[in-house]
Amino acid sequence: MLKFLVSGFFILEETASYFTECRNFTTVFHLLPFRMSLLPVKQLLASETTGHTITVKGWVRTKRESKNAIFIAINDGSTIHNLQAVAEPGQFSEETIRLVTTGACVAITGTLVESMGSGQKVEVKATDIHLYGPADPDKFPLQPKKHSMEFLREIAHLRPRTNTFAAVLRIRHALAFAVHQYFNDNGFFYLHTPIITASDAEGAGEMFRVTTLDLKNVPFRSVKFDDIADEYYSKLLKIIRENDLESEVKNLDKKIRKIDKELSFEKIIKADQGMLKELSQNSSYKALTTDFKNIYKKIKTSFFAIENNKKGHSMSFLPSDVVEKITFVKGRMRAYRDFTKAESPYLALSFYNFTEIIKQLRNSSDRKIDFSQDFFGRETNLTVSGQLEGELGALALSKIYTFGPTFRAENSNTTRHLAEFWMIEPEMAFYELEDNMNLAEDFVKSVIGYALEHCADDLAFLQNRLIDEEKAKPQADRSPMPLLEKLDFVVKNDFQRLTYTEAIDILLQSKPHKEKKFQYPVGWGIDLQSEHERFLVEKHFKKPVILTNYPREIKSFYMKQDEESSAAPGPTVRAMDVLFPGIGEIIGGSQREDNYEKLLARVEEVGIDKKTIWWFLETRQFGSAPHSGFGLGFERLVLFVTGMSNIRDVIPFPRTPKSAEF
RNA sequence: UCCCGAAUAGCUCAGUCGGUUAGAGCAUCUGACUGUUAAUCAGAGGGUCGCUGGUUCGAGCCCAGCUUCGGGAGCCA
Repeated sequence: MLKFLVSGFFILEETASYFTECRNFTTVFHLLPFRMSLLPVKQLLASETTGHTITVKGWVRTKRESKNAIFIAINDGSTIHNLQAVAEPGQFSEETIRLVTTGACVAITGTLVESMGSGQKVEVKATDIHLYGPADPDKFPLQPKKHSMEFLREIAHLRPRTNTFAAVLRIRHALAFAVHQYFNDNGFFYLHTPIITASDAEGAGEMFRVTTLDLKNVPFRSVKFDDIADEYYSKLLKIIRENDLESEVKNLDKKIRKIDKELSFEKIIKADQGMLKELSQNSSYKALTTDFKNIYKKIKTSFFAIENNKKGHSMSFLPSDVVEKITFVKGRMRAYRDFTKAESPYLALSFYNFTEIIKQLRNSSDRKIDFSQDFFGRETNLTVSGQLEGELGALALSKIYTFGPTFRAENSNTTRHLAEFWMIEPEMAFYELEDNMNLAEDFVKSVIGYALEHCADDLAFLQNRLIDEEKAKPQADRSPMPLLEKLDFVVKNDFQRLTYTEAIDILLQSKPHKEKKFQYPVGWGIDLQSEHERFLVEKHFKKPVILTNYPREIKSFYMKQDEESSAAPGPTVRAMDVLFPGIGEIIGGSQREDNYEKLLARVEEVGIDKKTIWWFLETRQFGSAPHSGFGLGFERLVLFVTGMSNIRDVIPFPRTPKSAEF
């Protein structure tokens, strides 16, 4: 480790001897390859010799004045501990001492001496105080006391100066470093996948649009009406067919054509209120309207029937092409209604004269933005995942990982979600699901172990903070283990591995299920709700759990399809989710589908336009290989290691809906 | 986005049944004391009770809407 760090540097003679002197320090980040007289607090506190002159620079945490001495606690963020500077009353001007207040930035020069008081080994006997920047005590919001996390979030520009946040940020750094070290040591290459991407094929979530178009003057594309009409019309026809409404619609169509001869479409569209009234009294139109309403109702009912049948609150269990159709038609219905301000008879016409409707909509709500004039000449977004590109890397370099920012424009308001977060995504050729699990487990244990080894002081501080905080809570809500013990437990014990099917069996036989304590139903084919995951992890196994082989229908298109077997009641894929106590899903991954035909079939099944991911599909046509990978939410890892309870407090400047102040 | 809850001094929070001048601890300032550890003790200053409207003789308290925040759910990492 030491060797590794230093090997890349040219070491001067004096630095080298200095290096030897500092060998016994627990971390080496303060060892600089150049001469620097300024030493960080961390290093000063660890000094084994005293009596020499030093300068300490940092921010004042507290100042305590007494008759014979003035004590100034200084922190520079290099460690959780403060260095105490001591001055004699009268030694410095009253003005200087007055301005040394909590939050002020100072440079204090003096002799490093053994402390006369208890509580610290060494302290600085000040001979000079230089004030870099005062902090008006009437206005400086941080006080030497506990602040609520909510308050500190409002002053995110100052909160790194608190013990808690500085500790979290140092641990965050250590974990980030450990991530790179782990992969580097294990032969992985760090691949930079794009942050701006045109691909939304994965459908991982809502995306942030990237554009240089002038929002006040967005260019619109001259629409090829026939193309769009054909597209919409064919989709609509599909729905009608699938719901056995063909004959009824044909009938309606005939009627509309007949009436259309009497009244032109243009006339209807341009109709004013009086005209509308007249029309609605027209007997043929009344009949038409009734017919239309019936069909409309049937279509609507069949959509809602499908929707209401679902067990969760999303349509995710449905094949995505069906979801798309439902959304599409519902959207159309709404648009026409808004457009015409009435459900009939214009709505009826929408079934018949689709092209005309499109024409009208072009000038209202349905214009297409001309992205060919945008910076990249196409629609682009911020990445929601580097996985697809990561696979391309793995199918050349064998083992790669990405570690970078990821963006989701989801309206998520929870303690586990951010709009901007950092994700680690390794991708390995020739790894099957089992290897993938082994890597995930070893990786997580390794980086947690690194933090335990290198952040002992910070972790101990956070542990005490947690214990303090939990004193106010009832016994049942307290953590079963202190922080350090919990981390140690995770590092030393195997994760529990089981299949989705086995998990469902356990849940079906569980006490809460039998006593109907679960809010959501349990059953094969239904996605697990967080209450179910929490039961498995926190109550049943009491350790991290890896769930595998989920039903195909609730997972992504790119996952490797399992051979049919009697082990599960339906088709499954080689997915794996790692669940952690307190934070839920920390890792989601899978073996990837490497069979071209199977992947293509799945792409078409879920309704992805294969033209948009032709490059992804080609990797399965040329030298396809079994491969696997996973995604790990870095902030969730930091959350777990620090024991913090809100993800907004483990990233310096959190990005969440309605919040991007700093 | 949905459900629940909250908003009172710089910070954390009390505020009874709707009733006279809205309180405490910490922080700040002043003084005392002290090799102090988030020091201690005494005193002082500090308030548009989130915003808008309503009910009432009278609203911090009741009602409606809005805003922001917190917890839970969904989406996921």
